[in-house]
Amino acid sequence: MNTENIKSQMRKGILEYCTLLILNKKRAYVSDIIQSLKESRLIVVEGTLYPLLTRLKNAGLLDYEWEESPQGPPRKYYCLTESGRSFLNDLEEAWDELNRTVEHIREM
Amino acid sequence: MNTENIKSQMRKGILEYCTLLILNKKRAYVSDIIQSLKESRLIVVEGTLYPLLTRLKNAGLLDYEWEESPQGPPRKYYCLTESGRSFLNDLEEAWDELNRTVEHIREM
DNA sequence: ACTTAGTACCTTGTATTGCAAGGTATTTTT
DNA sequence: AAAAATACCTTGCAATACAAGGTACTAAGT
Repeated sequence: MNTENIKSQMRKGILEYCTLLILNKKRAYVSDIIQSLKESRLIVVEGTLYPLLTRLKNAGLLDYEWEESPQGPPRKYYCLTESGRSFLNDLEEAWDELNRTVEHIREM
Repeated sequence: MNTENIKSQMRKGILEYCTLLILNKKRAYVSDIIQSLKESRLIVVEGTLYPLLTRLKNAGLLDYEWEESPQGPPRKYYCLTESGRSFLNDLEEAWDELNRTVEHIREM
């Protein structure tokens, strides 16, 4: 049991939240998203993100459009649906609540 | 896909952290821990906590002592080892880092 | 025309782990 | 003795991050 393992565990819970946050700012395709997460020091690989995006799409929280790339194969640009924006609000709520929980336990 | 599901996902990552935080304050047995978590609005059931404590024990982060109960069967009181305290520091670090990550993405 | 490199998409198999449900054992109360 | 209360623990399931590997399209070099 090492620290990396636990950090990974912690990341799990917020990956969907962060992905939706990014897509709420502007539409993006997988490499964009990974890049944005990386800039915030949240390291994620493709194999994680593709199934995640598919899940969110199937849940009606995301939509996508194909678009030609200046170089290479076409890209799949994802964006939030109305339902996705509403869901994101719930997640904001949940995250803040979780923060209060940790604060509370720390100060107990 | 409902909000409860996601909240549960978010909780996953911090449950070990919160458990160690509680045991860092004072030794406790399962019911104590569940009670403390509950007061901070982190709902956890026995079936989650027993395996978790066993994992942490096997990793050398926790130790326990049996103690007679004033009522009912004896209790297993857990406490942090030296290694556990050091690990908890790492987790504090990881949690704060994660918070900065979310902050960063929110403000992007 | 063919090969290579780069970019993009996606899937499969594994490991972890929270939870529902159910089981066992001890003590106290009826 | 039986029932209730309190503790402990395990089994089976579902969700999901990640490693690894696969497919397909475009552009550039030969």
